[in-house]
Amino acid sequence: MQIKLSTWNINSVRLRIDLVAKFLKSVRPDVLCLQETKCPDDAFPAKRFKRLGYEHVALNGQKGYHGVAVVSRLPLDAQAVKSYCGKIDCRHVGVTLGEKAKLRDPVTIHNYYVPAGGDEPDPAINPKFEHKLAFLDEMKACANLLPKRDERSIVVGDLNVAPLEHDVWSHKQMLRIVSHTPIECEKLTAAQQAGGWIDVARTFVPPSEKLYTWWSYRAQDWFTADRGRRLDHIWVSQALGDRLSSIKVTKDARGWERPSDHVPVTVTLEV
DNA sequence: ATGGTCGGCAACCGA
Repeated sequence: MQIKLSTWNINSVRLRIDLVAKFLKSVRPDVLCLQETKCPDDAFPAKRFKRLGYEHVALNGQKGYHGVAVVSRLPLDAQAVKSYCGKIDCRHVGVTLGEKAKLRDPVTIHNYYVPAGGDEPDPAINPKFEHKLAFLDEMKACANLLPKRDERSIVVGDLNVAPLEHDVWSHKQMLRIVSHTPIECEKLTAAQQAGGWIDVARTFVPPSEKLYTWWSYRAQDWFTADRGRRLDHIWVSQALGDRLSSIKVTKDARGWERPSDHVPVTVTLEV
């Protein structure tokens, strides 16, 4: 059985629900993981998703800031949320596809929204950057991100770090810019390596090639300047490493009317 | 080198 899984930082799910619908109608993922929903759970547009065929939802939202959600065409066997750094911020929700989705062996999906970290890349003077580093350290030690042998799991989300040289438009000019500083890249890579995670996009697009999922709102012409970053990631555990079919970055979505600054990333895999 | 734009929600905070 093949499943398609997408991740997208939507930057307000209520404002951009029509763009989400447009994406779902064209790509038809089985599961969509959203970040920055900026929406309390009781205000989540679940009815609209249901009409689009996504009847099953797992929510961890809050008013105004952050917030993550999973919407699925397949029924969910389980869902759970975890908080990080002792904060109430809604930055994780996990779901399991199993018997109800007619999977012989279950697959767990963790959807993350890592703190952006503010502007100043010094934890001593910028509490937001300190929070980001602590969050990455906590991810590395978290059982969610330490799959056991043969365990089938997937991590997706806006991880707010572009870890490789060609994950940014200019490695040299980005070294002191939050999202590409060495300490963040090391911490994200450490979390990835601790769990033996496979960076799906980089198995299809070689590390020597530029690949972005985010373009700033502040650029006068995002497309021509093309000063992007790869902030949105899909990792799979070793047990799923030989089951990957394709990856797709829906770059078009950055040019849609009133876009998010992030675009969807989709993996297709055999489960 | 600097400032540039969004969204939530009603003055700024977070990105």
